[in-house]
Amino acid sequence: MKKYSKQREIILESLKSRKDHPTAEKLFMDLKKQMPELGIATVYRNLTELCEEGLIIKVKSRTGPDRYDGNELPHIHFECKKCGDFIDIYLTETQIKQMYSIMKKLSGEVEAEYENSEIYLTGLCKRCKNIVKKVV
Amino acid sequence: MKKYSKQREIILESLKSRKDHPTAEKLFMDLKKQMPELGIATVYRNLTELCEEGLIIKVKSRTGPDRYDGNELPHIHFECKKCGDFIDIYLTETQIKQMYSIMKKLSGEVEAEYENSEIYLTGLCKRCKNIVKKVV
DNA sequence: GCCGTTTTTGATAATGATTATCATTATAAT
DNA sequence: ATTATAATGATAATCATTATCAAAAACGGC
Repeated sequence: MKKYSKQREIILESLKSRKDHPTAEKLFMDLKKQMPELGIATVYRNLTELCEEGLIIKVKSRTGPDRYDGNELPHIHFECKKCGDFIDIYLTETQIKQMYSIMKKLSGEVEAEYENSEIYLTGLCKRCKNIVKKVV
Repeated sequence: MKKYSKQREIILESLKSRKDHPTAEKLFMDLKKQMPELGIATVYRNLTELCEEGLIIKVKSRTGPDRYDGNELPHIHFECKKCGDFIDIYLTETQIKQMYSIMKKLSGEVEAEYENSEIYLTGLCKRCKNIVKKVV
């Protein structure tokens, strides 16, 4: 039977309250301040479990280690090719409907059971775009 | 100055001709048959370069090492949660237009310079779905 | 509260994928 | 052919993540 642990609670709470997309390492460093005895293995272990339970999602990065996201609102991710930052982009109702209908149709065609979709955008974020301008 | 190499040519050709999404390791194993002196570092090195040049794309997997794709037609990827297989899904003209317009709009809102989008679907592929049925 | 059972933890070893190093080989320009 | 530069392949190094396992924490019954 599943048992309570303070560590799991803190990990989930922290992830749900922050608006960035930390790596396991970053989350570990931050949480260690309020719980010095915390171990990195515990962080990885719980993040994996929380993903399996669908309470958080893992976001694969193109430029570094995996990131984790506790934001339950429907959104897609923009990853900056330069600084590696992730930005949440929220969809309107219309956009969600359009996407959903396309996905649904596609999954039917492929004869597979579609469960989840993730959309990634890549490019340069506002900050990095401006830096490029200055340098050039 | 960039110099020709037989290795790079073979890697690119091979990737363009096959319809799967091999890992660097798989590609290396296969190519070693026709070029026994090939080294794994050369494969990784060239795959990275070819990605930077935009001739192939890297596909991040949820269940294993990165995969590479030389298919230049616009398509999205379906990853099976069970067997880890990737399936290409082709979009119709209408679907591409819809997607593109949404992406464009979103990138404007986020004040970032949108360059690329990738859409991942996850779920169970036909084969794995049937296995589940049999077992249950 | 205490006891026995099961789960979780944290330290650390092990693994797996990818990247860095560097002497050797291949390519291209003169 | 000579020389300069880039690419290769073997392997060491790195980095993220997972596995191992003894100790600690949580639960259930008494």
